[in-house]
Amino acid sequence: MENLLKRKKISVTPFRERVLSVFAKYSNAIPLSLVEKELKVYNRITLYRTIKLFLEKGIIHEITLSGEVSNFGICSENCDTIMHQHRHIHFKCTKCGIIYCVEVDTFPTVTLPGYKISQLEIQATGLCKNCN
Amino acid sequence: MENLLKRKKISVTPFRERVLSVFAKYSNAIPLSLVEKELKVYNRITLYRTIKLFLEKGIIHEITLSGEVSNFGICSENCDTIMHQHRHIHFKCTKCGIIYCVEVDTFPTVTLPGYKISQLEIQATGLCKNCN
DNA sequence: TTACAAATGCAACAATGTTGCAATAAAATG
DNA sequence: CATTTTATTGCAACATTGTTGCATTTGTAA
Ligand SMILES: [Zn+2]
Ligand SMILES: [Zn+2]
Ligand SMILES: [Zn+2]
Ligand SMILES: [Zn+2]
Repeated sequence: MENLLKRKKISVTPFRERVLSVFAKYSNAIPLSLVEKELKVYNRITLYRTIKLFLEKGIIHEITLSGEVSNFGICSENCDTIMHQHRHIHFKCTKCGIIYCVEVDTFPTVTLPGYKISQLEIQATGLCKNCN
Repeated sequence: MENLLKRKKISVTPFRERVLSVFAKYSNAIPLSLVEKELKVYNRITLYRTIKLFLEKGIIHEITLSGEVSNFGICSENCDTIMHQHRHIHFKCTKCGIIYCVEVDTFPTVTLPGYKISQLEIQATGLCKNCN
């Protein structure tokens, strides 16, 4: 926790640790509203700035699904400021609503004639393990 | 244009036709800000309601890329209220910023053990035909 | 052409996100 | 570990984005 902040070379503050522990509590991606609910007492502006910083530093990543509010999930070890290295697919369960970051061994490859693809983002919807 | 609105069984109004013609002008997906810029004179609230309606009726679809505002593109023929049938990939060029809806013959398939995938959304970033 | 249903525009509001600045807390230094 | 330096926090004020009720206007169908 504190370790992670130090590793990313940013100041360790009580507030940041509290936000981090919320993300740690949920293994899945969660919306800002849930972070706020878990924090109970917090400053809205500081939270915005914290989320922004965490995104920049590669501590969390944003998941955007059409027609939904953004969700945020903890990044894997090797993400950094420049490039997020995720070999996972974002899966939203249509029944329970949970958004999973599902790690995959073989990430699909796509070729588009004329286009040079440098990064792929894949979102899936359907039924999760629990709801299937 | 007017035909499309009738086909979707919604009232044909000058405003809706103007919005439609903006989407028709650009073959790619565009953000709301560009629609507003093209319309020049418009009512903000009516535009929101129009976009919402077009989304519901399967006239346009929303493209959400992490850390960016939503973009909207015209749907292919067989989209409807219930399900959007897109066999295309959303490609954002990192140089010119254009977001393309690229139709593909063979859409990738993904299997996640335990999960039942009903729909896939694929976003790619890289260099487009013009910028490559 | 009339009657009905739907779309529009206004006002007012709600939610979300941003900025400058002073107070405060964390980190670095010796 | 006390002091200096640097970064974070919280407040106020503002900007942007999205929503709702309601009266007026417009489109549709008979
Ligand atoms: Zn589920
Ligand atoms: Zn993820
Ligand atoms: Zn390009
Ligand atoms: Zn598209």
